[in-house]
Amino acid sequence: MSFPVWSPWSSLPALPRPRPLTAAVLCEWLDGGQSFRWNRMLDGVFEGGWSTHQARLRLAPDGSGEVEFSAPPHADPAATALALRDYLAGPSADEDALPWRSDAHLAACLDAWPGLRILRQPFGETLLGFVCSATKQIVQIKRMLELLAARHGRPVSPSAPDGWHRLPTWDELASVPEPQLRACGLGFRARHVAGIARRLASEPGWLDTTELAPYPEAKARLLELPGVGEKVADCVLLFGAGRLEAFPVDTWIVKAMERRYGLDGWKPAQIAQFGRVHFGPQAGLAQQYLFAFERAAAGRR
DNA sequence: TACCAGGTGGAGT
DNA sequence: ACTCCACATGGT
Repeated sequence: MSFPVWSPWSSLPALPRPRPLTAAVLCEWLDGGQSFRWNRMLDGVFEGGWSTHQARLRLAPDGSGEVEFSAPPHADPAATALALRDYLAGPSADEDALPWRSDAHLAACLDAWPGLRILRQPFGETLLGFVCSATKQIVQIKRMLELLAARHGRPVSPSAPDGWHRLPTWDELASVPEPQLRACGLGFRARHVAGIARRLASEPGWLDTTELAPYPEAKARLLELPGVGEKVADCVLLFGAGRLEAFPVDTWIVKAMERRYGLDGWKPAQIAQFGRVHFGPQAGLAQQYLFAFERAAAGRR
């Protein structure tokens, strides 16, 4: 079954979220630094994808706060809807269990971004994205991944080679010479990507085993990879494996801890320890609220 | 021009 | 264990 054009807009059923969802929170879901493959089109429509999936998303124009999707040509809308539900629903989380009652700033973050959530992205793609993320602005990370997909990733629809390309798999990356990675704007990250690709090619199953391992073991394994430190490992486990206990500490979180919690001069490792203790088993969810709040306060890059 | 960007790894104290 | 700083690239 195939369709010549994008499918009609249709509501996404059974998606946990607040009512009504706001455009700002939808934007933060898709383009808030978790995934780097969604772009805002005209009229508040987001277009993007993950793995072999591509979709458009928007807020229902009737103001109901529903999320609507459209599937691309040659895709089955029902299958797209099912995949979108898992992707957007993410790991099961409970905002009310965060310590907002005793943390006024966290309460303000929850109020400012009602319904913010952690996506459930493919593990390997998340690893690629965050290895590329080191000392880059989000818009630049998106451009690197766009080039990698266009040049080295397979088109989702073989009959439309100029259409959407998925990101290259790690197996595919293993056969891309490092200079070609640099040509996608990766800079010094090209060496890391090439090194990881070699490692994964030499150990089939290593990535799947890592994804399924308990958090401490999974993190220790990721830290073996070149270009993967504490922050990237936690991003991969939070956004690519649903591990809500992961608490990535980037420059924004350092700023948030200085400005909102008085932790001036604290180093990332200390902040990570504080975060795990203070925010508890869903520290990663709290982290995403702090991240969104701080970036918005700085005036949206 | 200098500084910063969802950092990491290696060298030198 | 902690502190510096090179690492590529592009934007402000």
